[in-house]
Amino acid sequence: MADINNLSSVYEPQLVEDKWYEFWKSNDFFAPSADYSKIPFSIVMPPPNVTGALHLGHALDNTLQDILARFKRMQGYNTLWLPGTDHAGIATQAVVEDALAQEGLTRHDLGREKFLEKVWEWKDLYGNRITSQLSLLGSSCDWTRERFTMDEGCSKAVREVFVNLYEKDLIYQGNYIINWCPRCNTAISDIEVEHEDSSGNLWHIKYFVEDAEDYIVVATTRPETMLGDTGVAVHPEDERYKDLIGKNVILPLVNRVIPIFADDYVDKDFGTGVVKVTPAHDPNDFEMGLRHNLEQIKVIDNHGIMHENAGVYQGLDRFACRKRVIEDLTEQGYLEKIEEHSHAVGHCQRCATIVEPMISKQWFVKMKPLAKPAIEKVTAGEIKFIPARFTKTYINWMENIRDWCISRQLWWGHRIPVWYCDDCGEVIVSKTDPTVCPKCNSTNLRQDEDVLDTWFSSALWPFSTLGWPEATKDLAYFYPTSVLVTGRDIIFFWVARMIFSGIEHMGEIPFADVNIHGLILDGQGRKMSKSLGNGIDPIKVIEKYGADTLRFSLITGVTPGNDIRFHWEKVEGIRNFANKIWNASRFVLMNMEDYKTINVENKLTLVDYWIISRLQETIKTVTRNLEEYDYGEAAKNLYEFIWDDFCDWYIELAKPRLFRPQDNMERLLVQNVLHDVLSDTLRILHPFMPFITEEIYQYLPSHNRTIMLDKWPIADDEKIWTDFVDDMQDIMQVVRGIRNIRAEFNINPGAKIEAILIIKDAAKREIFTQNSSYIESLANLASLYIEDALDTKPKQAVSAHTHLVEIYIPLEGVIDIEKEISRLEKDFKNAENDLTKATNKLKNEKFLAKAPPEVIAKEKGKAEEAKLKKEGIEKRLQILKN
RNA sequence: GGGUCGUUAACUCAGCGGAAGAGUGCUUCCCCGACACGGAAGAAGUCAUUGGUUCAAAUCCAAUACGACCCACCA
Repeated sequence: MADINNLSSVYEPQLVEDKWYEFWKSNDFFAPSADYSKIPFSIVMPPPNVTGALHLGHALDNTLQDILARFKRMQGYNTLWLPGTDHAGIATQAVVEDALAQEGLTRHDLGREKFLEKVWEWKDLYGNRITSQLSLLGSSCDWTRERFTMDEGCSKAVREVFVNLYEKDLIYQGNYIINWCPRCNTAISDIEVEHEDSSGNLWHIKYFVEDAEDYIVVATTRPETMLGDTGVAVHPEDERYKDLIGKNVILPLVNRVIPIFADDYVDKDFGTGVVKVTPAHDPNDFEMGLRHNLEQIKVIDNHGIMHENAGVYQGLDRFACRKRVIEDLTEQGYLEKIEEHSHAVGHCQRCATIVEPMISKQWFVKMKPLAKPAIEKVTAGEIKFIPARFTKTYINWMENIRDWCISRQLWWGHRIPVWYCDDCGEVIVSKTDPTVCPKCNSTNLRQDEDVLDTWFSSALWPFSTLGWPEATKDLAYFYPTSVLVTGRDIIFFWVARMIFSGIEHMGEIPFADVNIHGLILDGQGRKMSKSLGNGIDPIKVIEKYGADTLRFSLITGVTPGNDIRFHWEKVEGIRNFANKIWNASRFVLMNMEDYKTINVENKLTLVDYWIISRLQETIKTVTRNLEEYDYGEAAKNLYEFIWDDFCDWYIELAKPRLFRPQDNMERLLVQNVLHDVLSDTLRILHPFMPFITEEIYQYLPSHNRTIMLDKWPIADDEKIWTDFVDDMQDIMQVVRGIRNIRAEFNINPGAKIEAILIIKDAAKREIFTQNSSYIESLANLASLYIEDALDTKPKQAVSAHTHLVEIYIPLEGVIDIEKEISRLEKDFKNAENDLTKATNKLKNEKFLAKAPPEVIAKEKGKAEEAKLKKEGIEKRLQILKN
């Protein structure tokens, strides 16, 4: 360690952060010890995308987890924070495909096996970037237990779960309507579709009734799907169309004869009240089709191109086809009118391509039976969402859940563990790869081509990472995990699925608390996105300002669950705070050369009692806030205690006592208080700012191996001396009063002046007398006189008044009496206002009857204080006016 | 259509039943033996609107307005 006196007066995080991370990691401080007699505390990290880069969302998410992990570790819990990464099926495959496209290749040119080799190469190359970035943040996760959703253990867990669910009839395969992304070329689940309102048209098309002159008009937003219409629906009670039910219409352009039928689904008041029904390309039409036995005609293929069933339109892109269909309808006189209409259009979450609903053979998880216990555990309070309002979000979604489409037509992911026998058609679902058909002994087996939704494996994360399906020690000890920390954007994708998976496969909830945080937005409140180019790279922030500053900036002044706007100004403010901590610590350490530990009891003075009390209160609040996951409030309390109380008041008061002590004991005493307060402060600050606190900690005369394994301070109520705190506040008020006069009368800050305090209350006068040296130094006084009364009150003086004290500053030369009078009159008015407010309350009988006694007592105190202050000013005004 | 969040000083946000707060910015003064990434003092707010509950409302309730987000199968 460098000599404390040579340290820079500006804190330079770049010089210390890497050093300490390496120190912690190489000493295995992050890895929980084998001491299983201790109480466990465990968190699994939401696994970031393996090929991704750290963004501010990750920075926030992991800062919160690290705060909890470090806090609990210091409290003595056997703490495991388990890190890992996600294979992120579509996202990763897309990145590698993009890279291939640079060489003019597609994945099909390489073939499945070669392509997967490429993805693994990619993973090995870039897979560590995110984890090394997490290290830069200071994340105290146990890298020795790091996992990956496609590692051997997790893959085993996936198969186990798939087979279990299949055997319980909770996984099935079938032809249903699903969301299809024509660009990604795969099915996606309902929640991977993002609906966005877009202005479109509602086209009104005439469908002529068979064998009649009559026609009915259907309204549609997607005219190209009419090519697949196999019916027309009206509401059963719609008088307009009642007579037509059971008749047929002739589908324009196609000339197919299709039935008119009645269905409750139809809304009489929307459009024309007539719905064209395309069972193969619309989820509602699909349902109606089933109810009325309609034919399903697929007219759009997997690439979004019109299918051969589309007749002359075959080969056209679906949107080009829309144009052509409109043109043809217009030409042939079928188009009645075009209305403007805004409606929600589904886009692929990954690539923003407009999703096409279509019938497809896919694998599904039956959700209702799984959702039921998952709802119950939450409503029963076994799993708690913090903030609580997210409970509702979760329950609403779970109650309206639909089956989960889990198969994806991708190559990167967990291959579905299903084999088909080409000889007898047997379907084999197996945990291990089969070699022969159990039914016909054929070896002509073919594995299902598809992979599983990436969230299928993430859903198992809290137990697959601890060794399941093996009965490992870690699993027995750390499961259920203590808390899950994650963003509100993945409650459905991830949290909900972990909950039902944990209950179903472990028979136990995966975590007791779910701590949801908001999203990081840019300065204007917009989501950060690549297309807007408004993203902030957290690594850049760390390089410039340090990880501690980034961490603290992300959490301070933030309400739980609310979104957070990122502002550089705030980062700079926190950088200044870090610098403040650095310099205050430097001050303490620079005055430690002759320090030795003494027993400070019975030697403390008012200011010592005060700062120790404030420290206890801060420890208490910060501890409670952390237990309640209120990071913002905890950070705010730390900031205020350190900057306002410790730096601005205590250190200032410590200076004369250190430099010009009455005796050697005084210096020793102050050194001890400074040391102890700093030491505790560093420890309660450590979870928030791990690096700077470790750096300073190591300079403390008394320190252990590392701050991160030192003890979390426990607040001592007996060290909260409220009387001393009150007295100190009285003194601070007087100091502020004198300073205010100095500033208002432009007294040179360097000039030492004289002040007179009139204090009637004998006990208070005694306290002020005992502590007069503090007032002298803080207000920079040459002399201070404390009296019970003043016989001849000087006219050539300015005054200020608190409820206890009249302050007089005699001024040489002439003071502007008029100005002084108006200054005092303003104060007088304020005191009078306070007094009337309080007395009015006290005159109110209902208030006296119903308000709690302590509130009434407080109000009486306020009235008394205001009265004394008012009287003081009044008397002074009389003198000035005569 | 349903739901959630927000509306407090010029800006960014805390506070969420008992005397309006912070940071930034602004004004004035100050390099005083930790820090000018600093210190001292100061100006600055009908706490969106309207009703209600209460002795007491920025804080609870209800409506409204304006933002933002989420869910949803009105073609």
